[in-house]
Amino acid sequence: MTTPDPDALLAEQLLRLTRRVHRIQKRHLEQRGLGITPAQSRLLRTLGHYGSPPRMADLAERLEVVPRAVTTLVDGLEASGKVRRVPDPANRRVIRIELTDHGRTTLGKLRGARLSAADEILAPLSEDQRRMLAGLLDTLVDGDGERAC
Amino acid sequence: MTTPDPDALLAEQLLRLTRRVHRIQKRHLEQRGLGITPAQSRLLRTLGHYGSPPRMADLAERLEVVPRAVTTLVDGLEASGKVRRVPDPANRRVIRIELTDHGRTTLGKLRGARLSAADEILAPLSEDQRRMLAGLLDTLVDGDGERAC
DNA sequence: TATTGTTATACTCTATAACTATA
DNA sequence: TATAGTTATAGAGTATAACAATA
Repeated sequence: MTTPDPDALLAEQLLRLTRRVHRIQKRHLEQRGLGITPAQSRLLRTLGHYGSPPRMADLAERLEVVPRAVTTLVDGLEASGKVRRVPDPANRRVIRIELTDHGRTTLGKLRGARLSAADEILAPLSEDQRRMLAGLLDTLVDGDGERAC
Repeated sequence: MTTPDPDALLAEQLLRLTRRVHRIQKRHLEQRGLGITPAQSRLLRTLGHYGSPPRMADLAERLEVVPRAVTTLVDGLEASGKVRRVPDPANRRVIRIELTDHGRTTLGKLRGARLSAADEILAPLSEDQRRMLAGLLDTLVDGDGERAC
């Protein structure tokens, strides 16, 4: 009666891990006092991967959320001066999102938070195990719709 | 500049996978039309693990949420007749949560949703890889505060 | 007519704080 | 005074739908 199926159990563990990752990430972000939420942090990181400022629609697709969700995130990041909305001269419907200097600085500090969070999450695993896990996650995540950066 | 650190990258992939798991789980629950949210589903499953009806406080601890969060979940499940609040005769402050017959039936159907969701998530992995992943997740999840059922 | 982003709205999940009723 | 659960409230995250401006 208690999840005898290995795959269901595996999914169960994945969900438990999921909650743990969220909790730890949130705590580490709060501890750094960067004034940034996990979703905003994700958008900022995504922004760092682009060579030139992406459109709202690009971000929505990359983040796998509806465009409306990006609006809220960019609102928050713009209010705290970490990104800038820039109109696209070539197409006046389009808005491009740029990292500000402050945003770039924050991104750097974020990296520290991310590393310490990763460290806490992965603490029980050896180097070899981490490598193995990375390989499996690669297969899992890239097997679906998301593209690499 | 693009997450050169393997651990940070690993945590990143974990987060991406996390969102995917959530999305897939939500979709499968909706497709089954069980009228149940992911968090309610989790509470129901947790309930299935107990030999005798737990208190609200027990559930809160097991689910790693504050007691207030359990109230809302039980409200929803009770409104749709899947669980029952039963006063504890030994301590009138305590409320024990029981699965109803309908709740038990739902739990059974939930299993199907969980299996198909697990299948979709794990599709890119071979049997061996799934076993390996299960072992790594075991280490990760049990390495922390959460107890096994 | 299709695309881009927005305003308006709503729902899930979870948290803190203050309260009630026990013990 | 401490415990168990609740009401009240808030905020993060994300969704759908209707709309404005532009193409």
